[in-house]
Amino acid sequence: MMKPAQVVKALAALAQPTRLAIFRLLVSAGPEGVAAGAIAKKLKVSPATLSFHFRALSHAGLVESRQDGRFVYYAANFTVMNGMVDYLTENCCGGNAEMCKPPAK
Amino acid sequence: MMKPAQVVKALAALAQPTRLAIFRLLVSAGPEGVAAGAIAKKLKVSPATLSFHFRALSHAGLVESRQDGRFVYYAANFTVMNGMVDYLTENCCGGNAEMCKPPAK
DNA sequence: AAATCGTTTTAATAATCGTTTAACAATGGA
DNA sequence: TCCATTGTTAAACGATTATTAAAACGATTT
Repeated sequence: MMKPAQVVKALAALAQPTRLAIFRLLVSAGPEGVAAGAIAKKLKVSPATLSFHFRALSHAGLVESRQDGRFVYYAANFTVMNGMVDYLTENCCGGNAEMCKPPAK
Repeated sequence: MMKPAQVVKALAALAQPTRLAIFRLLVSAGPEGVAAGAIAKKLKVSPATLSFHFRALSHAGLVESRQDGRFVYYAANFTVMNGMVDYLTENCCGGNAEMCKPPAK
């Protein structure tokens, strides 16, 4: 279970258009991650700005990086992402989650 | 589907300890909602401060209120909550969500 | 009318946040 | 070794923003 402060940090990190876009990109990319340059290109963000935002996301525990040759791959931390979501929806409707979840698709 | 700006707004609203606590309380309470006073008491927040935070949450679409006599009941907006979560996890791992979701409990 | 419940407005305080430019570091290939 | 590539770091600039409390107000119930 995540601590409140950690969740607040993660939420704050995501409450910014560029960082939210970065994170979504990483979420859809999966555990393999994406090279920083590819993200910069796709989102049209300067490398410096991107680094700045990566730092914020890393600090919040939402992403992890790994160096591979000249490239730095960033990947979403799914454990933290799920932890955050769980924290928000914990004990939803007093346990009767059916009430608040949309009908299973 | 929610718009990015709306999601950013919701995330920002939740990125504050008191508001996060309020929202969790409402989520666990379900659609019936909780009276403002009861929340103030439980979270030990002054009425004025609570109103301030409610306003932020309302503005972000995360909560709704209804007046019942002297009481104002606040309830979480589950549609927006789920929309936000879906936005974050959309196309998770390129569609193979098994990779990033914890084993079903 | 009095008591209760909550909102709004105002004011004071404190804290950043995001971007760009330029310099720097590390890697890998010619 | 030298150079191109890939990112990070640091500094500086500009623009706001968030949080809380106090006081006055509105509305409702008894």
